[in-house]
Formats: sequence, structure tokens, C-alpha cells
Amino acid sequence: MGGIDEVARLAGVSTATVSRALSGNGAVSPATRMRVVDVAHSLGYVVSSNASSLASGRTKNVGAVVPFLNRWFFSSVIEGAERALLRAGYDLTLYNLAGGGDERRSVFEHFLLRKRVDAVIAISLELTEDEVSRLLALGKPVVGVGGPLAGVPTLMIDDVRVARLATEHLLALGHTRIGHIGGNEASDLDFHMPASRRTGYDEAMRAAGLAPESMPFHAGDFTIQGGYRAAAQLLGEQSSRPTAVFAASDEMAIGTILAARDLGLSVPHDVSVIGIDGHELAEFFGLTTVEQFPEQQGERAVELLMQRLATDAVEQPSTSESLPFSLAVRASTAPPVG
Amino acid sequence: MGGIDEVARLAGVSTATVSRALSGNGAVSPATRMRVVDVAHSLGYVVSSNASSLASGRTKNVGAVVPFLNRWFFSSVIEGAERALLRAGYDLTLYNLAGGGDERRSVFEHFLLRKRVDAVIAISLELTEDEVSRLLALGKPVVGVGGPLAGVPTLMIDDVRVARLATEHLLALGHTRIGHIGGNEASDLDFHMPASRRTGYDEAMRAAGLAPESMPFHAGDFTIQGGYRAAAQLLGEQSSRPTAVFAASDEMAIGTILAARDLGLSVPHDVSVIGIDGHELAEFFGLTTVEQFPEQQGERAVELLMQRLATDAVEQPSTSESLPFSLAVRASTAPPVG
DNA sequence: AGCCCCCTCGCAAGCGCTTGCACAATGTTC
DNA sequence: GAACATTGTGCAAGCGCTTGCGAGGGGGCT
Repeated sequence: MGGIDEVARLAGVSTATVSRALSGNGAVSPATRMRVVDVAHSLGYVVSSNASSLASGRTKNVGAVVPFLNRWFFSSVIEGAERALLRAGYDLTLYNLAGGGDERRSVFEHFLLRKRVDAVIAISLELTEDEVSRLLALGKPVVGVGGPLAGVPTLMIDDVRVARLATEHLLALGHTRIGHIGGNEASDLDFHMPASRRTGYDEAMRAAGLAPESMPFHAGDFTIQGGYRAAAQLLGEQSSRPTAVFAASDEMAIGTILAARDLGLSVPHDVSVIGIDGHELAEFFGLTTVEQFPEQQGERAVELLMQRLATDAVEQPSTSESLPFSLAVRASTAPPVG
Repeated sequence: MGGIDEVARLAGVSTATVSRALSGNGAVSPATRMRVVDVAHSLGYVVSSNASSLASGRTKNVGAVVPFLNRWFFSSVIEGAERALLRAGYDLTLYNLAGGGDERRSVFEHFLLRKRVDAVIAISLELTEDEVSRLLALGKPVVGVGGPLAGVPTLMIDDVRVARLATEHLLALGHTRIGHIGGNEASDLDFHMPASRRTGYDEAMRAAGLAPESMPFHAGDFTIQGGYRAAAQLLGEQSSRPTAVFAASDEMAIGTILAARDLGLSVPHDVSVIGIDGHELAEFFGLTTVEQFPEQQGERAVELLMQRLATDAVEQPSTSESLPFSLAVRASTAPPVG
């Protein structure tokens, strides 16, 4: 009941024709197609994805592997990807590594192997070599977003340039004492982003004839609270207080703004603050930032995947794409006083 | 290659036995099972979900329908659900209604119909009658989380009681002028939560002999910014300024704290603030709040679903469950001064 | 008129599993 | 030791689609 046979019967054609009419694969005359589509619609018939997948080898589903879900960047990328996928008739199934050990292993050793997906999007993941090779061994298109994955084409902003741009904005305003709040050494080892952003900062400082190593630096964990704590330290020492702070993420920058307030410092009068990300709260806090556009990154990732699926090119083009970003100047940055 | 036949051959049994050994359905001697499992493991064989689904009618996959993804509550519920599902060997596929019109329709008219899921979790959704009936027409277990769905068993906190508890906390501290920041009339029509929280507030006030209608009220949109704007108004009028504010969500409460600071008011000295949710930022802002536990709600939803799938009870028990919550007292509330 | 090509469509063989049924080999009971 | 459960396994028929191949028919060409 409700299967393809019924549609075929009512439309007066074979199941083969129904399949072709509904999927768009193979030639069907416009008249026949219309009849089939009408019957299917009136029966509320939708092709069973399992039967279809089994027969065709295509699942119309892509997997998204993420390290967390409840962080702005990740959920935004997913949101963009999901939207693009729905439009293309694809589903999105989620593989959240947050759980840690066991769950993480089983995602790679079990879940991704059951042929439920045609492709996978890996978001801001630092994977072990073994995990990457398992991913590639699936023989399916893979694209990374937001973090470099060896051997996988990846979409990401050029963190070095972005950080340079942010730092240059402060320099152009006339600041010469610019503190930095970034990642700590430990996390830098497995995740390059904080290191790259620091590099961009260093480059800009040196290009301006300033010595980055002599500037105040504190590590945060990319949360508001981490930024607050780092900023409290960095801004707390009267003697060496910078006139501007470049935080490696908007959340840390917001923490910095809050810390400044609590220290009785006015932003931007006493201290300018700039971040990176274009977080949804940036505007509310009047935060100057270099925006990136995670939703669009998700959409772009899907675009790439669809293209790759269409040409069934199995080989991974390793051309990584560099994504757009843009400086949004708000009230948190101004020329230094005096 | 790599199919069940190869495993069967190498283990010296039939494919039927392999299927039974790997799935746990049907009796297989321990020795045989071990042999099969070993062979499967060494070949890296994992049952193809499509073939399995087609043959068995079970997909080992559940759908999660959400209105947004990038909000704390939703992503937390999903995170909890995902974790529980992975443990049970299930996948989670995401249906995000955020797009609005077209995408929303196609989720109900197309995507959910392709038999890709065994059950669905509907998170904080206000669905039309048509949408609910389509959901039920799937003939699959459905559970709602965080919002009432007619005819669907739902997990949610008792918003009235939670709001009463929050208000009573302020009353117990001695406050008698307590403002409220809640939802606006329009949104109340399709989403009951703001109205329920207001009801709880009204009840507590009346029980204390106070007239809620004479208290300051402003509508916010459940964001930090909305809370800020509402609080700016509510706290801005010198004459009628309340000594305490009950915000219907933590994000709005945080906005209230920020607005108070900007108005030169000290929290809790000049004004106490309490929220609802247990948002991850509450602790950072020292916000007193009534916590709910969305991750656990996600896990609980999965538990319910699994139970229902196990007993293949098709009929929906309409017993809705009321979830735990708890008052977390922090620095944002104190007795009124003088 | 005859030939060929192209377009449309049906036939039927799978896709890779699951499971009802049958059957053999043990174990249990009196 | 006969009669009957019980347990472990294999056989084979699907699950509901997709698609290679081939048949039929209409039109354009020489």
C-alpha cells in the first residue's frame, strides 16, 4: 500500500517509468511525467529513501561531523549547510564528537561506515591521522570547514590575514601598545587557528616597527569568561597597560570589554578592543571586529559537495578555498588618548 | 566485496547467522557469535543501514525537528539527544525549520515521509494543526521537548511553577516592587511559554497580596539585546523604578544586568535580577536563576522514544512529563535596600 | 517507400540485508 | 529408551526501489 506500484497502476505506467519520472533520471515524456507526479502527489507518495538508496547507491544524505554543537560558529555553519541541503533535497545527519572518547571512536569506526551518507562535512575538527584516513577511506567526498584537515579540501578564512587586518586597524588608529589575548600553547598544538591569528598579529606589529614579544599577552579559552579573566590580568597591571587589545575571538573580546568596565576603564576611551568572528553579540556590545560568515561557509561547503557528487569525481581536489571576511568598525575602537 | 556474504564465508556460516549474530536478534550460540564478530571486525564490516532498514523496516535513525539551531536551549537539547542516541546505536538527522516558508513545508510534506526515521523529536515547536497531524500520520513515536504539542507527549518544565518560584525568591527577600520582562502579546499567541511564566509571576504576586497589574512590565524577545532594551525602559523611569526584576529568560536577565550597569545602577544593591533557564553565561554574570537542564531533557526524550520503539507500542501515550528545575542563587539578588 | 535514429517506456535482475519456517542436533522427562 | 522441548543454523523469499537492455513507434532522410 502506498508503494511505487500503486502509483504505477493509477498512472497507467510501469514502476520503472514512475521511478524515472519522479527522480528525473532517464527520459520520460512531459505528459507522462505530469501524470505520474500528479498521482504521486495525490497519494502523498514519497520515494522510500532506503529502497532508493539500496538500489541506486545514493543516499541523498550528508553527514556533518562537529566537535560541539552549542557554540555560535558550529551551529551557524550547520544552519547554513542544512538550509542548502534541504534545498537540494538532501538530509543532514549529525555526528557530534562532544562526548569524548568512546562516542568519538564509534563515530569513525561504526556510524560513518554504515553507508548512510553520500558525503561528509567536517567542521573545525582537529582529527588524528587515523581519523582522517578513515574519513578518506569512505571513498566519499569530504570537505572541511573552519579548520585545516590534511588531505581534505577545506573552506576557511585566512586567519593570518584576518588577524593582521585587525591589528592594522588598531595601528592605523595610532595605537602602539597593543595587547593580545589568544589561545594557549597547549591547545595550539592540536588546533592551528589561535597560532595563525597570533602570527598575523606578530606580522602586523613587526611591519609597524613594533616588537610583539614585548607586548602583553594572555591566553583565553575562546569563551567570554576566558576572555574576561585574561583581560582582567592584562589590563590590571597599571604599569604596562596597553591602550588597545586584540582578542582572537569575539567572545574573548566581549569578555575583555566587560573586564575593562569592571576595572573602571572606559572602552574605547581608556582601551580599544577588537575581536574576530562577527558573533551575533558583537553589535550589541558595539564591538569592532573582523567578520566571517559561518552560515555562508556552510552553504558553500554544500555547494562544493553537490558539485563533486554531480561529477562523481571520487578524487579529492585538494584546492582549499579562502573565504571572505570584512572589518566592521564599531564603538569599541578609537584613537588612543593623549 | 565487503558484504555480509564475505563475512559469512570466512566465518563458515550462513548470511542469516551473520545477521543474527551482529544484530542480536534471534538465537546464536556464543561461540558462533564470537567468530562472526571477530571476522566482521577484522574486515571492518559494518551492516549497511539501507539494506538493513529496507529488510527490517527499522532505520536506527531519529529525526529532530527544531525551529532554530543557534540558540542555547535548542542546541543543548540536541546535544543531549545526540549523545543518548549514539549510545543506543542510532543516528540523528536534523530538520531545521529556520528557513521559513518553503523549507518548512517541504520538511513535513516530503522529508519526513521518506521513511528515513523511526521516530521524531520535536523541539519547542509551535506547529500548525496540519503539521501535527502529518507528524502523527507517520505512525511513528513522536515526543515533544520544551513546548506543548497537542496530542503529542511532551517533556517540559512547568513554566508556571518555575516562574512562581523565581518570583517567590524575590518576595522572600522582601521585595514588593517587582518588575517583569516577558514575551509580547503577539508571540504569546503561538507560543505559550511566555504567557505561562507571566502567569506564575502573577500568581506569586497575588498570593503575596500584591497587584501584578500595577507593576512595571516590558516585553523582550528573549535575547540579551531585547532584555537590555526592555530593562532600559523599565529601569529608566525614576519615579516607578522597581527594586527587583524578574526576566522570563536568562538572556533577557543578562540584558537587564547590563542595562542596569549602563544606567549607573548597581546589581543587586539598587536592583535585584532573576532569570529562568540556567544559561551557560548565568554563572559568569552572577545571575540568580531557576535552572532547567536541556541536555538531560534531550536524553530523557530519547529514553522515552527507545522505550516506545522497544515495545513497538504505536499508540501515543499522552502522558506529558514535568521536568526538574532548581533555584540557583547567585549575586544578582539580595534584599532591597532601605 | 524504405531505412535509420531517437525518444519513450516496460522487463526483470538486482541492491544487501532480515526473518519465517523447516530441520537437525542436542537435552529433558517419565 | 521413547516422546517431546529446546536450541542453533540454513534456505529462500522478500523489503521497495533503480537501471541496463531492448522493443516499439514516429519522424526525417534519401
